[in-house]
Amino acid sequence: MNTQNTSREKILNTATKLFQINGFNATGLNEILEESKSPKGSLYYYFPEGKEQLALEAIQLACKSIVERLRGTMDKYSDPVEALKYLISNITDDLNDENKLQDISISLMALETYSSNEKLRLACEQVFTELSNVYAHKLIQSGFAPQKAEELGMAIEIMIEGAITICVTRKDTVPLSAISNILNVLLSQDSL
Amino acid sequence: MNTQNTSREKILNTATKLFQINGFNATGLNEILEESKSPKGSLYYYFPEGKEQLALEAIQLACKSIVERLRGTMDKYSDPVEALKYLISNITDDLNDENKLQDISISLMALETYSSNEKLRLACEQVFTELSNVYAHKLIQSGFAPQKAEELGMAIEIMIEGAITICVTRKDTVPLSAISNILNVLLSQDSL
DNA sequence: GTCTATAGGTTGATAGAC
DNA sequence: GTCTATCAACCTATAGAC
Repeated sequence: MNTQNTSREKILNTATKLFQINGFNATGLNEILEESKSPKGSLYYYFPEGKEQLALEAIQLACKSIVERLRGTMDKYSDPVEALKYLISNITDDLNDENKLQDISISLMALETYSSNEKLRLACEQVFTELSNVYAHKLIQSGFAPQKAEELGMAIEIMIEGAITICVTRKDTVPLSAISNILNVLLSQDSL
Repeated sequence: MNTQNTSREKILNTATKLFQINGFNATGLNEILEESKSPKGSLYYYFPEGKEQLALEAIQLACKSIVERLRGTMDKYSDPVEALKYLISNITDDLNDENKLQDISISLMALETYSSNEKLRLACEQVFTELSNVYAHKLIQSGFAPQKAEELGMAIEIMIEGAITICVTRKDTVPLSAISNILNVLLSQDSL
C-alpha cells in the first residue's frame, strides 16, 4: 500500500482513507493523528496550512488511487463494454467485502465542499474530469468518435458515481448491476 | 412554502434546508436556531431526541418536497421521455439559478450517514427507493413491462443523483444535459 | 523534527427560572 | 411552552520545550 514510513506519508494516507469514508467534516485531526500514531506537532510541521491543505492533498492522492484502479481494470479487456463490466464487478466485490468508499469515490467530499470551500471544490471537480477522461480515452481507442466518446465518458462517470452513492446507502450492490446492464445496451448500439 | 408558523415548523423547515445544502455535519443546531429565529429551549421541547430526530424528520420532509416536484413535472407529459426531459430542464434551471441542493437531492446526507448512523441511513435509503418508484411507475403507465420498468426506474434515479453531484461540483449543468441525451436513447429503443 | 500543553472557539445537550 | 445560562466535550490551531 504505502511504501515509505515517514510521518508525512502516514498522516496523509490515514487522512485520505478517513476523509473518503467518513467525510471532511466528520473526520477530526485528532482522529487522524491517533489512527496514524503521529503527534500533532508533525501534522502542522508537514501541513502548515492545516486541515485544508491535508484535505487537498488527500483528494489528489485519492484521485491517483482511483485512476490507477480504473486504468488497471480497463486495460484488461480491449472491448470497452467488457472492460466496464469487469470494472463494475471489481467495485462490486470491494463494496460487498466492506461497504466503504475508500479508493472508490470522492463524491462525499465533493458534496461537502461544493458550497463552502472553493479550493477543495476545484480539486474534486478535477477528479471527476480526470475519471471521465479515462473512460472517454478507452472509447476513442475502440473507435468511437472523439466527441461522442467524451459525452459517453461523462455519462459513464455519472452513472458509476450515482450507483456507488446508492449502493452504500442501501448496503447492497443492486444499483451497480443495474447500470452494468444499461451500459451494455448503451455502448453496443450507439457505437461510432 | 410553509403554511403554519409554529416554532416546530420553522425549526424543521430551516433544518431541512440547511441539512440538504451543507450537510448534517456542517450544520450546527445553533445555526438552525439563529436562522429560524427560534430559542434553543424550543428545539429540545419539540425534538427531544435532539439532532438525530431533527435530521430524520428533515430527510422525510425533503423526500416529500422532492417527490412532489418530481410528480408535478412527470405528470405534465404522458410520454416518459418528454416528461424526463422536462424534469431535467426544471432541475437545470434551479441549479443555474442557485447552485444548491435544496429540494433536489439528499445524496449528501446519504453519504454522510451511511457508515455512522443506521437510523438516518435507512431514511435515506427509503428516499432513493421512493424516487426510483416514481420513475418506474411512469414507465409502467406508458407500457413498459413492470420488471423492466423497475430496473430502468432505478437507472434513472442513479443517473440523476450522479449528474446532480457532478453538476454542483463543476458549478455547471453539462452533466444533466449529458444524461438527458442518454435517457432519450435508452428509453426510445428499449421499450416494451 | 518531535512532542506536549494549552489556547480559544464551537458543538450538542441540559437545568431551571418564568 | 419559552427562554437563558451553562455544561462538558470536542474542535482547529499555536507556542514552546526538547
